[in-house]
Amino acid sequence: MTETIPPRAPRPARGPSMADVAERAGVSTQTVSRVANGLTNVEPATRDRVLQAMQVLGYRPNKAARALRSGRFRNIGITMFTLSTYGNMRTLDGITVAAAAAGYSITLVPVRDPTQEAVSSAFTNLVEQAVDGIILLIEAHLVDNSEVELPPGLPVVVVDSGARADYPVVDNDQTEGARLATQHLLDLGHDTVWHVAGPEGSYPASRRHESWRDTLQAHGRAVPPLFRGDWTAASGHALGLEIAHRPEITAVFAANDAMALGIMSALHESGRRIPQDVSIVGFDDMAESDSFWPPLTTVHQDFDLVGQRSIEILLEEIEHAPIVPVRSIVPVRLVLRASTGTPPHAP
Amino acid sequence: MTETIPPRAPRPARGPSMADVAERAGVSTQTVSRVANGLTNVEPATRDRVLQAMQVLGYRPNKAARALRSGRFRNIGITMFTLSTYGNMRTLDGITVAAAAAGYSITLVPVRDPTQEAVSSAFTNLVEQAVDGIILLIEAHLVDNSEVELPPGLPVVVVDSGARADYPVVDNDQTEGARLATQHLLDLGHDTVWHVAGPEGSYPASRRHESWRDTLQAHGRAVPPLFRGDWTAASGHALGLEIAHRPEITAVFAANDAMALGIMSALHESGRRIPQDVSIVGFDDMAESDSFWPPLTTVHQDFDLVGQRSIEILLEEIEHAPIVPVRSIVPVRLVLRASTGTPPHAP
DNA sequence: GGCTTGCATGTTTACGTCAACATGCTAGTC
DNA sequence: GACTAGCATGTTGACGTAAACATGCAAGCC
Repeated sequence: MTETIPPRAPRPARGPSMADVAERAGVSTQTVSRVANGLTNVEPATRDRVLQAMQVLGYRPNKAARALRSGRFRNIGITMFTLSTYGNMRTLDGITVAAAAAGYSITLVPVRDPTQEAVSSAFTNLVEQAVDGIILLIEAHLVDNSEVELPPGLPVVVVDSGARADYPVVDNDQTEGARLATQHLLDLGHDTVWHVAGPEGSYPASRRHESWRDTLQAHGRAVPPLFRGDWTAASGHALGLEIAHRPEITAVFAANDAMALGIMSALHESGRRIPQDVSIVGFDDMAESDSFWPPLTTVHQDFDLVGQRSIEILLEEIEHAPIVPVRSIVPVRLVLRASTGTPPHAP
Repeated sequence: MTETIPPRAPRPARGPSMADVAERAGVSTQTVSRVANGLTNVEPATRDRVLQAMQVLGYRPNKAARALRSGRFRNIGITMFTLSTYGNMRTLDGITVAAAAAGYSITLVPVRDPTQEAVSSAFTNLVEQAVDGIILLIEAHLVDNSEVELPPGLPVVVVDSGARADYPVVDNDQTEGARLATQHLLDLGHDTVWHVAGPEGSYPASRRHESWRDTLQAHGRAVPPLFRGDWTAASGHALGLEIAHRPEITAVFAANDAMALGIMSALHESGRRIPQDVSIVGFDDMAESDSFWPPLTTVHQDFDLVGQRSIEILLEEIEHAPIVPVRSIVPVRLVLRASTGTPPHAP
């Protein structure tokens, strides 16, 4: 007697198809299709029969078949490094909401780390995804240098104004934000402003850095050496300890709120008062910045609008195809709170 | 003479298909398929010709056709309210990374707001997505009460231990976390511990609340009235102002770090010292908590592990089909920092 | 009554891929 | 030399849907 080992469940049955619904309702698949798509030229009685059959069988349309037929997926790919920075997270949130409102879904394609290799591998991955378009939330220069080319016909929007001119771009006004921050500190009477920048390869980091430098130069002020962080509060803290030891530093512009938080923490630890001894400005306006101690003066970015614009432009490209490399810069504004004040020896 | 208005580009040509590649390489589509799938039984010379043709034409496999053929999408749907809470964001991050490692992509299905109606509408949406399984990052009770049923055959994992027993569950150990926090404050010598809870409908919020209460009762301590926040730092700040006016409050357990931050900010404002006058414990261990002022004692959650476990269990269900409602509780640990200390009048 | 018109419904076909089966060539065996 | 085994490659068909085209019936018109 032979023991028959049951074959490892060869994949549970597929769901019911239009054919099943059609059979049960006694109509053709085409009529089912018409009901499923809400076309009007169906007898109410027939429609009801079909709807009931769908209900009973638990029919749900097969998206793959639909996509195959129509050539459209109604799905957008998003490539990004990490959700762990506030800006990325909030931008993704904005994009997701805007996409959902337009009836598109979102496929996340994570990039392990900000290296050329990881980006190329993500692109390879992306190319095989069922997407109608792509939003790149990664450092543009890595896009430009990637060996893997994005498929030519595929609509792309880049959220980083450092991108090659041939893609449409959406970004916050980094330059204006850094200018506002630096100017604000100068206006308070500080001789100059020190800067804690983001990591080297980052485009927003360099934009903020350049704009800070330009603003100082425009006012004929000394441009102090740069502090280089990596966006994290921990890096801000490490640099903050150094800042605390240098009494000549009275004004610091941090390239994001998390680093500003770390700096403030180091200053507290070292017994330096904010803003009496040192003034701090951040960048992002995180939901928590208002509850930092002291509440942080910072540059507010409208991430929801960035997400919304990105989707708008991408859908325009997808649905009407004229690939015009638009450049959409979203305005920022300075939010004044308690972390900034006049310098220690001001009149 | 008739002006012919060109019809609004009826959708640019589709990308090249296997047939195009086959034609160019002078082989059959099946051979192209074999090359595309890395099968070995192809003459090296033929393979090269096919690969070159793919290269030239910029061929990328059509996922919809593949999915249609195989009945699998290699895609997982994630339903969640908002990315704006630290826990959600980090869990999503963990899930995304784990899914990518397993060769699956992620489709986000946002839920506008935590109402029954929005959840039902998201489910309707979800049902039409091309997904092989679903991870629910929403309050379980809204799932249970939804009028829209999830399709019966579809594998589901819930990240919320309040879920119905018929779905597998992954969650942080909320109960143990709240116990650790409360116990720590009692051990320091505080008579009792006050609690700032999360919003009413939230399951993690009630778990933490109940465990705090149980721990106090187990030690025969008074259970003070509850403060009710909404997870945001702003709500913490508002409640913190009240706490600051009540000198009998010496120890506070906040249900998350953001609210703890808000509370501390209000205490600073009111001139109350932390931890000399009031001790605070949070929950989450945000990346920034170490840089709060003072650095926050809090309960660390391993969100990456939650994401990883969720994917593991879901893939097991998808690929091997035995739907066993597992319950996977991820351990937490207390991180001691500077926001807690002995009570004001301790010996 | 013979005709068109309009509308509900049915039939056919193609979308791109890949499993299953078919073919045909080469090399090895007696 | 006849036969077989093994392997590269080709052909067919099905997955579920929807556009395009076809059918067939009833109402309206002269």
